[in-house]
Amino acid sequence: MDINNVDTSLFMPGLSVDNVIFGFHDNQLKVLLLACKDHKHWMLPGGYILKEESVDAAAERVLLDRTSLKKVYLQEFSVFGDPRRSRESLIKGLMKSMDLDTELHKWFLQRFITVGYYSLVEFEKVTPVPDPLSLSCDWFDIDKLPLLIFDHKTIIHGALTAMRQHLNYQPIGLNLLPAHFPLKSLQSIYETILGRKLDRPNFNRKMLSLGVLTKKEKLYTGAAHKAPFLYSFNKKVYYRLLKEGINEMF
Amino acid sequence: MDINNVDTSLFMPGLSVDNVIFGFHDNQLKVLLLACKDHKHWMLPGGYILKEESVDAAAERVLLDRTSLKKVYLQEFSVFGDPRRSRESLIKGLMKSMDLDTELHKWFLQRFITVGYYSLVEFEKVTPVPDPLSLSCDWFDIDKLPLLIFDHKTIIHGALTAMRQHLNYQPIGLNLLPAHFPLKSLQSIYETILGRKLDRPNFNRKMLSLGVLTKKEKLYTGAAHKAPFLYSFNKKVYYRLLKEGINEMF
DNA sequence: TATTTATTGAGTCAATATGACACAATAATA
DNA sequence: TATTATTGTGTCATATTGACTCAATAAATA
Repeated sequence: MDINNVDTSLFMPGLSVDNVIFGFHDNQLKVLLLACKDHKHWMLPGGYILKEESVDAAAERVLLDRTSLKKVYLQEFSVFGDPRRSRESLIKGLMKSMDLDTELHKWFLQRFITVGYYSLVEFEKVTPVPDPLSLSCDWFDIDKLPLLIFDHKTIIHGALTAMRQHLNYQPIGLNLLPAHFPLKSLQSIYETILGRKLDRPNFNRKMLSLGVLTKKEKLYTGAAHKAPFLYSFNKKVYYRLLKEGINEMF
Repeated sequence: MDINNVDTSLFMPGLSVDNVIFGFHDNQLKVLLLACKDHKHWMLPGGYILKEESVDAAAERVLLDRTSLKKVYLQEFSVFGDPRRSRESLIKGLMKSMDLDTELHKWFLQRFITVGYYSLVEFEKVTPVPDPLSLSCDWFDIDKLPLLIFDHKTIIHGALTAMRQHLNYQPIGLNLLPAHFPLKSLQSIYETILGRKLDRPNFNRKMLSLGVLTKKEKLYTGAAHKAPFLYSFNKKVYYRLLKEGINEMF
């Protein structure tokens, strides 16, 4: 699909959504990024808001277009509204590489205020799809990010900070992990988001005490050590905890 | 100031900020609202974003204009992006009462996506100032809200929910309480936000254990019972807790 | 002036949770 | 068969929580 066929008059001007899509693979938290056509920068999957579309729906559409996934955890976390955020000098080379007609050129030179979302998806279920603005779509380790356009590094950092806070009163892992998983995988997710190591026995005790995990008969196999039990989330309890919160101060 | 003198071309189209300004008085959490010119509805203090102004700065400006206060706690908490949120039927009577010229009429008929902020201010320090769209500006008890326009009731509810979550990892009370206050006032704030009663001795123990309160020599006086000690916040500790979080899960 | 009332400051105590460990069990590999 | 890495389970001292008690006291009232 050619960018120049996009009719920008369908969108709300000056507004966009950007989606920090997290996946988990090889015991690592990963982010889905798009390669810009200048072969230098990467960017977050994002898009514009149709004139009769809700902002949340636009974010869902972006997620669907890049991952073909629906009904995963999608959470708005912050607005990025600095007037200079999308008008850094680097945009010039970028714009040249996109080969835009006059109208689209003007569209991209606007000031954009963007609404940041993060979503948690099951890595294995995703076949990344690039958008018309990009060359490719790939996963990156959260601590090995490439060069990013605009304030997209800040947005990713903001998503992590938001998750770190949400961890204190919400369960995490559903949608990010496969249906059955060893507890160590869940611990790795917590450790990545919190940015520090946790004590395994204490982590397990705490998680199991929430009553959100169901122990499975099957055993994971393949490595040179004792095989761990697999667990799955009890969705009913999971959604109750999401709604009611855990670890309340009072 | 006449509304019709406002030059709407100075603003980002389709975007606004709304600010849920909380105050605390008579042991009650209160919200600052503006009376619409139709003499029927009330609304949140809000405004538009200047073309070269950050969204945060617009929210600060709204707060400054209505309360003459700067540097208080101001937190973005959610975006309200439903395409029909500002175009309910009730707007017609409202628009008539505003006596707008053609250009402004069009401006108000736009779809608006609004960024919700909440702020915590010291009730006694505020002299509410109405804006050009409103007749007056007044405080309302959080549980005795008047009829509100659009989705403003949802926005207030969202601010409360956000605060309820923030309570679990952030201190609260600075900017909302006077410099010296009895512990019971702080407890009332927590109880209002959480929507339930707390045990006094346990609340005091928990609060004092955070090390954020300094006991003062002075005693509060006036009521027919033992006089309580007054406390003040240790700002250094307060800001550290705001940044680092309290009550972490791990 | 003595008594009553409301509310505070301080504390108890059992139950529960947390942080920091120890150690045997076991799946593949050497 | 021994080695290695990692798991399941458990211990234990300490800290925190929830549900209480009760004497102290400022003003109102009798």
